[in-house]
Amino acid sequence: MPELPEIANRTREINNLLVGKQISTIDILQPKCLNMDPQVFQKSLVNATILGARYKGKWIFVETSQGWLLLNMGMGGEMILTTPDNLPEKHRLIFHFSDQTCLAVNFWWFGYAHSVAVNELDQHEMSAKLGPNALDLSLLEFQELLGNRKGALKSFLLNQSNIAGIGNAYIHDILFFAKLHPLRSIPSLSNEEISNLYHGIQKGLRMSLDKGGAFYELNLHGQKGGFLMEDLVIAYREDQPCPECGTPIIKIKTGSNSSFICPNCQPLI
DNA sequence: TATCTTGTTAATCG
DNA sequence: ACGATTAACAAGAT
Repeated sequence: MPELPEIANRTREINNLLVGKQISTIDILQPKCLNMDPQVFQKSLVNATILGARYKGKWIFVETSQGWLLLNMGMGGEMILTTPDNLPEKHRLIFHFSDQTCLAVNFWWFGYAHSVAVNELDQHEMSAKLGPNALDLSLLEFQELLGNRKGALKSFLLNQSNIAGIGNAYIHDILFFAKLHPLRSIPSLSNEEISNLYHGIQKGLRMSLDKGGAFYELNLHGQKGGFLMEDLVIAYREDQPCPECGTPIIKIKTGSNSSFICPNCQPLI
């Protein structure tokens, strides 16, 4: 569940479906996603009761009676609430609950499940340095965030220590909504462009947030998100006409990743 | 076989 | 100190 819309939905589902459940055992099929020895991980969370969840950027913070379980789904994956006799084929971790249900966690590629003691959350470096949630900023705060920054716009937005929750799937449409090229330098942005970008972030993330996240991710019931391929405006639509001007959408390299842009609506300079 | 990818860190260079 | 670039890491699809 890579980006903020999916993470926010999964967090809400955890609050609705998992609160009150007690972890009885944990199966660890992929020890490398942990931040400690598997036995220590198990000991830290077995018998814990789930109290609630919140998120920051792409990290889900599950609060338990014995400390925090921090989840980052990396480049994609599922968390399915099911039973041990009905497990999905692929899974890396299984949290078994005392009510005979279980949460099966799968990472398509990389992902993290970290155990952090109650009072040591600020010592978890990967989450402690995250910037503010992309949807929790005011326009003024966003303007201040961009204040003295240099460099390219896209890499700034993808850097989670600046602003948390935007990834390389939603950013294509976000930048299109704002009519900004991904390689625009931050100091070159006018106040109006910064305002357009702020509203582009809100629009780009909220559309999917309100629909339960992207179609390529599953919720805790194993159902796909309601934000569909056709809801994407220009992302992954190479060679198709721009909905604003008809110019064919192009795919370009931006550093180590790719960007889909309308070369007419999002000029560089 | 080679390349791509919804993430993040570390290393390196300027 | 900061920004840009690349490689690396548990995979799977094309």
